[in-house]
Amino acid sequence: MAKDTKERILLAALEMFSRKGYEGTNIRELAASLGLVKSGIYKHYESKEAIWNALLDRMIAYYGEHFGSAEHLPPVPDSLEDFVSMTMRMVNLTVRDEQIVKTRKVLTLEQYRDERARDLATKHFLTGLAEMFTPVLAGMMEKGLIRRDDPAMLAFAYTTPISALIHLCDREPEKTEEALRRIEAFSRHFIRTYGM
Amino acid sequence: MAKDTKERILLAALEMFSRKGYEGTNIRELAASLGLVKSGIYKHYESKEAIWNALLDRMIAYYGEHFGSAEHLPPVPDSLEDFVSMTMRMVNLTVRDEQIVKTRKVLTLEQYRDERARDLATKHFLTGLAEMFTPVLAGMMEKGLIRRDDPAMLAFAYTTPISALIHLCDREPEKTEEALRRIEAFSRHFIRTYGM
DNA sequence: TTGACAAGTGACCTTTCGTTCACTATAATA
DNA sequence: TATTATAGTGAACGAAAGGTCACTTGTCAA
Repeated sequence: MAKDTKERILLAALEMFSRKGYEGTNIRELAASLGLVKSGIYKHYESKEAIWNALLDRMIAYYGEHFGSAEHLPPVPDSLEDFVSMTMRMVNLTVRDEQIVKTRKVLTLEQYRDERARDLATKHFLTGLAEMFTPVLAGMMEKGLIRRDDPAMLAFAYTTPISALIHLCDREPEKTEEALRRIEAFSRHFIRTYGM
Repeated sequence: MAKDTKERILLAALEMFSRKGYEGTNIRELAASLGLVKSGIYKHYESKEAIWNALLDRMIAYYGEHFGSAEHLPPVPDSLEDFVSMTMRMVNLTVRDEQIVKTRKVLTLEQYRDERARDLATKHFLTGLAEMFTPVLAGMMEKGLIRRDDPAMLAFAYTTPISALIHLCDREPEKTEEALRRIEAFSRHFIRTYGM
């Protein structure tokens, strides 16, 4: 009936994989969550692995569109206070957006099993954020907002603590508010340390 | 024959769970890796879940003995250079010790499924290292090695980037050397920033 | 020497898994 | 209207999963 069943399967797979992992997910339950019977799935994907690959394709493409491209770089803030609020806006988005949360969880669970997941995990958890902030911090040095230093090192030192607290939100969602407060406190500590 | 089979099962389970996850591990293969047939396992553990619980008990106890207790706090270093080398010793140990690597991987894979794994994961990945370094940094402030600041915040800012690179080693072991270099570079950057 | 017990085997059980297939209902197309 | 492609059903499949059990073997204490 619905033309978008193929799409809905991908959504449901993201949901289920993120909670139970690939191995822990079974097709019966996945189909049932869509009001289908399991054989119906195979009209849209030839196997469980095909669903996984399609989902990964999707996640990789999404990452490239939204985080990998130069046009999505955040602007260089005009003040240290702007820098904090820009950080908090980004963090809020990444912690509240269910799709993004589930994507991180899936990558966490499958990073040792699937090579592409492994590579994307490194981008999501380590290099991505840092590469995003490197030019921002370089720009802030230009503007005289923070002291001159290695921008890549500063971006690494800035983003990895934030990333650790984002992981905490994924793991223990009830601590989200606390984690966000800690991120803001850390961000302020950072600009106290490096700001001029 | 061997009296320590129960122990060896736990070791093999850690190995297999860390590669394939709990759901992805099957008892036949686990037994085979020990030169047993699967029914032999059930002479020592009543179920797969019992193995999991015993392993988790072990990991929790090990963590409490080696990281949780006050007596295992690292000493306050006498110089900034000592601080760097102490850090590198600890990191090297935690990255090369196969048991510890596998423990982190298991916790990564099972943190969303098992509540106790979740709690231990937060300790391993976030609070543990920071709590270990808080008194060290406080002591360094006392000694006048680094500037006075919130020691807990500094410990957080110091340990989470290191933790992120340790995760990179777990995920992509071929990048271990690079990660260790980056940890040392970060450590030196840290003491340049806060040292006096 | 014998008896008891712990350790290990191999056959078997039930359940669940991913997958296939013949079939039906529906809706668009020729 | 007749045809055809699409989406979905339900029964069935073989493989693999976790687990049980009667049985054998080896060890050691009485």
